[in-house]
Amino acid sequence: MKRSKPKAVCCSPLLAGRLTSDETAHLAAIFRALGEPARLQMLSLIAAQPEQEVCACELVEPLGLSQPTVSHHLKVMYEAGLLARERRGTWIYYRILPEKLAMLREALS
Amino acid sequence: MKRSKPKAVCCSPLLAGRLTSDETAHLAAIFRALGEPARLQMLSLIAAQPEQEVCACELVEPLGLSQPTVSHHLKVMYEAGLLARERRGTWIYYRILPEKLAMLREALS
DNA sequence: CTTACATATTGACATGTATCAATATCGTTG
DNA sequence: CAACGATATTGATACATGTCAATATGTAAG
Repeated sequence: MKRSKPKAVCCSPLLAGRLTSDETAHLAAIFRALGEPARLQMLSLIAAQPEQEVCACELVEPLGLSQPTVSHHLKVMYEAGLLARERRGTWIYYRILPEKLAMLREALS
Repeated sequence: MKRSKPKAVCCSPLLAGRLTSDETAHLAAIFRALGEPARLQMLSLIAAQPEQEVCACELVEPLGLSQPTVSHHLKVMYEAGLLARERRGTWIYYRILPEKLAMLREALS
């Protein structure tokens, strides 16, 4: 039972020629995760923290969204590879993965 | 009758602190335009042309989509400011606006 | 084990959108 | 003006998704 592929797709620069179907699917999924104002708010809010991370509970009030909705958005970004999560006791902390943003900048060149 | 605003929103780096509501709405609209495999295919296809542009008709066959669907995707990217359009006779040529991509790279920093 | 709190999941609903066939619009050419 | 080809718009349909209330799960503390 082999894994389908080591998931090395992604990131040829968009302007450097035609992308494969895998590349466009992968890139589009990430851009779609960024295509929501609430999620961009979350990212900028995380980046604004001195520790560069927030626990999920700290996002509910400033965003004015319900806890399930916040949880949903965090999941979307986590699955897109934009966020890392770490459990510390009862709380779960999220932080931005700067490598992923760098990868996107690369793809947009 | 004043215009609502000169549309100077956008582009503070995402990681530099909290974004305004206008900024996230504007940025999200652009990312949403990129969040579709077919549209990324179009961009890479345009970039692959020696002239850095295509007429709309040239996209239908390689993408395997209907003409109305291609027209729809082009409109989405045009309205997001990613593409420029120029009519030459019967044909309409689209090209990528590299400034917009540069702006996005900036926003992702 | 039970209570309390943080987070995730489920279900329901409304809205958005990708797609195509059919049709309309627009330029060019006769 | 009429005919033709390229592009855009409309209408219909299927599917995706943002949102919340209700509920489940998970962890720490008594």
